[in-house]
Amino acid sequence: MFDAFPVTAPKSISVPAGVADRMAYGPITNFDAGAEIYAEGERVGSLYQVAYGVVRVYRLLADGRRQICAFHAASDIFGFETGSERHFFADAVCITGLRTLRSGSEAELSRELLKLALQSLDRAHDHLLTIGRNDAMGRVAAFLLEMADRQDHGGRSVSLPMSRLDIADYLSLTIETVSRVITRLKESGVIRLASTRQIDIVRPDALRAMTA
Amino acid sequence: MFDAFPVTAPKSISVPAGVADRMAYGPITNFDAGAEIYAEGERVGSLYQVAYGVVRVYRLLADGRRQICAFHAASDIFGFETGSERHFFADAVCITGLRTLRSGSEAELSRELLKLALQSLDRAHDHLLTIGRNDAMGRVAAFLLEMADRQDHGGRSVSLPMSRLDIADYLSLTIETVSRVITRLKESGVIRLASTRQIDIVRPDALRAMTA
DNA sequence: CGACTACTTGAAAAGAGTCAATTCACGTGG
DNA sequence: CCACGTGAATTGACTCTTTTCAAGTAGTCG
Repeated sequence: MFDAFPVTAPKSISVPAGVADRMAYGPITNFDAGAEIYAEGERVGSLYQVAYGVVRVYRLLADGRRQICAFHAASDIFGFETGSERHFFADAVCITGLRTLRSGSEAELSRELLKLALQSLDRAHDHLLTIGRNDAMGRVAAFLLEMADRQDHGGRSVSLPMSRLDIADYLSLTIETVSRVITRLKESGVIRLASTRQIDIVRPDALRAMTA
Repeated sequence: MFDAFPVTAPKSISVPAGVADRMAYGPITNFDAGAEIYAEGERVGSLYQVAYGVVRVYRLLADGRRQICAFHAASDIFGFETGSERHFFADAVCITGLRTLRSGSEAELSRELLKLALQSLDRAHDHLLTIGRNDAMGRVAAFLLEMADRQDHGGRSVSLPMSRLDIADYLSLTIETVSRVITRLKESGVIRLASTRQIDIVRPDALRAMTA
């Protein structure tokens, strides 16, 4: 399976210091691959923390196209919203477990939530740069590096729980382009494919050189 | 000049309820067009509120390319950072006045800062969608609508304090493409150019139909 | 009036998208 | 255990949009 992004709850969940401690959170809720976590228009309830698995957060356009804003893996906290209604969809990429974070006493948590919100903001800006200033090759390279970075096998081996379509929708590309880029990276010896969803990064530096 | 984005301090500055009230802020500092407000790598000091004028916040790439993340106009608050160092550049698009917000007592402000940070996050996600899911025409259309929305002359007349290059760097396009799209919009009667920087939106609905 | 910069326009090239056809991987049932 | 069916991924040929490179025009400020 996908051992890089844990699919079973680890003994201890690494948590941004101080946050989850002060939150009363319940047991882990399990989601099958593709299961909806929340949908646009729903009333905002709480925040979530990924225990295991991967979540995609996205918007859907009128014509059915999809823009994935973020992938969240174990220990990530997501679900921030400005208003009282959800502006995004979230669902499980693979089998996934979530903890619901209900803030016991909202006020004293804002400081830490602020920190988390700013982290999300940071990631959003990085993503903007990835899409705005990279060609197809650069975007896929950035994506692989991001994934490798978030699952530290010494940074060499990357497992992709998400489909090529998910990747394409995250990078604002088409499946075909993602596939062709991966083939080119493979043929140039920069990466190696153990299987379609399991990639070895042979020359990380080469990937880095392709990104803006 | 640019009467839509006020270039002189208005009598009363509209502020997200409760925030600026509780912040001790000093007098207005003035910046010439192009003047640097802060640079990447600088130590994070405080937040800023635009009194008049327009600010661009951007990143610079190794090869000199630029990605503008946001434009900020009167009453906008900007300058959020995750760490203690600036990750962006900010400078004045035109002659601009800023108030520095120094938080008197950090803790009790987090709640309101959180709200502001989440607004920034929202905008970043919108921007991501604009760039990720629109062609050149759609991006420019979205840009004009955004600008019109933020300076309400009944939504018909838009003044652009920023250059075509600024617009291009904001939308991840080239100057030439921005120019060509504007020409096409003009020729199809969707907009009218009072001058290069002053645009009348003749058919807002047509613009809306072009965006994702 | 002249010089500088901003903006516009044109032609050619490059990159990604689209449409269509295989190939591959995997789970199911014979 | 193997054949088959299904959905995912890859590959190919072609089109279209945007970039690139190169002039040219318009505004503006001294």
